[in-house]
Amino acid sequence: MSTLPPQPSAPGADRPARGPDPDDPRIEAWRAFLEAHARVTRRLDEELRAEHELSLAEYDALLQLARAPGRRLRMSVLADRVILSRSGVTRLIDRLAADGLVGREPCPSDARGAEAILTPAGRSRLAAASRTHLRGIERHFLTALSQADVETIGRVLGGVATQACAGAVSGEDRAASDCEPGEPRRRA
Amino acid sequence: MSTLPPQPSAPGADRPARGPDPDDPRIEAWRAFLEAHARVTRRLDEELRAEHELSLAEYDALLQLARAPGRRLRMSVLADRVILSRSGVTRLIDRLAADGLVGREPCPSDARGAEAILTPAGRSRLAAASRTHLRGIERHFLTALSQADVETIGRVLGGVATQACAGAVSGEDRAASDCEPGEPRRRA
DNA sequence: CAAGATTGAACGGTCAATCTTT
DNA sequence: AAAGATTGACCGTTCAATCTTG
Repeated sequence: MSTLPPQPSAPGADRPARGPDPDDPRIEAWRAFLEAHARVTRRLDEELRAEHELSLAEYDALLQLARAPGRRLRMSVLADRVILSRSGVTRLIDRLAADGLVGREPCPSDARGAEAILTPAGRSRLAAASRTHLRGIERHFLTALSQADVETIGRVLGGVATQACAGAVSGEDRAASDCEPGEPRRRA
Repeated sequence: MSTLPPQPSAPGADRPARGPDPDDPRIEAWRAFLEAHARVTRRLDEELRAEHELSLAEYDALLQLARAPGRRLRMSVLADRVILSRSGVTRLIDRLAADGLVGREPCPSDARGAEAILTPAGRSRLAAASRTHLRGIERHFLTALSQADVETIGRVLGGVATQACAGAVSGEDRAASDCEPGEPRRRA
């Protein structure tokens, strides 16, 4: 393959610019968001693995279980909360169960279903890991933000999540409150 | 025993970083950030794949190449920009090259290095995909945000990214400017 | 048949080892 | 020896197919 015709490289000079402009500051906000996420989660994941042999996803699953009434959750509900596919969550629970951090039980009210239950070992592992994790969020995410910034982000990105959720290909999550009366969902 | 260690989580907690409370609104901001990212990127990736057979990472790589002077970039520089490991980028470029969207050339000034070069086919694929992508960012991310929110996010998350970068385990990456005098990095 | 969960295959990424060039 | 890129082995996730139960 030969290279392109010379096409002098004045940056930004030959942009097609149909539709939204790629250099729009609004788009840059999106890119800043993306990059911040990539860098911060990478750090948090590293720290969790190094200090507690837990991935961020595993930590998150333990946390969701800890918060659920009875410390148990149906697989599909858990999948929705940690934002993973069903099979993803099956395998995640496989790993955690192999470490004794969760147990599996058939759902009493619907024999098709299964529940994941946090074990005492899981609780204490979570408690230990949460110190690392919260410290990491503080250090890598929150310190760069003023109180007002944090407030804005919390308020505004909650809306973004639901916005992106509505109209998604895979339908609504009308799960929950089948096995458990359960807490209302956080945001969605 | 309802939740983890019983914390008297008094609302209106604006106390500075200390023993972090899991129910702290500051932590909730982090969780909103995480969830928004997961949902939005999933949508964008789906749309790009469905309409242009391109993953988000592939799109990003094409975009970085298109913006670079000469539409070419050293592998390691590209890895830094798309936030992937070196081997990750090698494989990404393998895929794009198999589709004829990029080419590979040895770096003229340093025979150890390789450069990825955007082909004409890559350019037009990118141009087509960018319509989908920018539309998606608009729909799934920006619409939920006021102009002021967008500004806040852009300003503030740029800081977060560099914050998380500084002090990372793997040292500084001041690569670049060996083969190409190059454009200044966007967004440190 | 529809829905919940699991399994097998494949994908996309990382880490550690390797090869080449400086 | 150090640095850039690639390769091999492996890991975590998704998709499609399957099994089971409502």
